[in-house]
Amino acid sequence: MDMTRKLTAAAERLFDRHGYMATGMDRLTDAAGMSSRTLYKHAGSKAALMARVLTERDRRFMARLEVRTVDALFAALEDWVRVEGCRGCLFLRSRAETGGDTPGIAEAVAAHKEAFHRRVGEVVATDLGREDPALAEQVLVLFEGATHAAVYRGAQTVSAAKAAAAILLERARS
Amino acid sequence: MDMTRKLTAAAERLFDRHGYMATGMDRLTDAAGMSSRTLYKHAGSKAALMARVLTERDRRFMARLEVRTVDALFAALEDWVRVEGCRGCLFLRSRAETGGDTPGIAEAVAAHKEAFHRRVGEVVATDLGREDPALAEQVLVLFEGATHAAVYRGAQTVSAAKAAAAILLERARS
DNA sequence: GCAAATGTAAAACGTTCGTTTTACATTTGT
DNA sequence: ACAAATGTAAAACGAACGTTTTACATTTGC
Repeated sequence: MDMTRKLTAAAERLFDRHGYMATGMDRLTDAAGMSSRTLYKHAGSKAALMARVLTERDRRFMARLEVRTVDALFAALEDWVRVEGCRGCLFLRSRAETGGDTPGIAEAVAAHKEAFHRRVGEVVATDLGREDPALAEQVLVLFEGATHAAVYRGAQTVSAAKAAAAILLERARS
Repeated sequence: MDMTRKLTAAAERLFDRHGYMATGMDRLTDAAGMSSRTLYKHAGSKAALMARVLTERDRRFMARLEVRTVDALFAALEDWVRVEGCRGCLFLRSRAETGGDTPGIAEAVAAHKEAFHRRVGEVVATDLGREDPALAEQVLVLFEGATHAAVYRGAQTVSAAKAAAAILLERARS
């Protein structure tokens, strides 16, 4: 059973595929297979549900980025888009849809992006043997770019980003 | 006066800042300074208004990308974010918000992204002196990445992308 | 100078929204 | 075994949605 997990999973799927605003509560109750009363007991509100979806997604996404090389970073993204598809970044999309002024959501997005930025910096430092914030920023841009370009160009953008990152890294090494 | 232009401009501003779904028609009539009857005479429907906003934005955006070097491409993006701010790509956001199944909108997005892809290929070819689809894809990824990373990292992502693109181009030349 | 066109203001349309409530069935811990 | 907890089904809530309509004022072209 575990209604909470079932609800969160169903909500993530619907929010990701159709958008936060466009997804009504009745569609959520249907997909989660529960009454609206149970949904509200577990979720509190639609915004709180979205915030919990984002927190859960952050956990799942960041777990995949526990790597030691920039190459593995993009390999992890290749896996991710193979499993989850190419619909852009749910965090940025949530923030944009809510104008950035829905407390729980804006904070979940900020926390995720900060953690993501820190992780990229760590991976670049580990791979290169020293800190290089400028290179890390470039790798972050490539990662974000691959994620969003993949929406209309397909998963090939991830390999393009991976190859570009390899060149930048090689140059930073010599 | 020119109600149509005033409406389109007001709509672009509101859709961009608060999202398509979250922007109600009364907020649009207020911002455009016209009655709902006049709005519907000029726009037809909310979705048609969004489609027209996107078509108009495509015109304005692509006009800025009439350049001959990759460096100028990113300089144009720097100008754009300075004028328009960093809220991600309105085209991708519109598509995501509507699940990709609102006819006029999905087509405007597809047309824009196809034109954008073609333009990047042309600029790379002009700058390099020959076609290089793989490099063009990387430049496109950097452009898209700078646009979206700027939402939380600020406009500095555009200079990071510009520097990265210069390295990739230099390498492709030798 | 008078129709046609174009505008406003505001009410009303039916629908759908997120959320709460009522009434009742089933499980569960002690 | 019995009370508390947890679930369902479904109606109801007021508010807001996108859109249309009614009634009237102003401009505009011939």
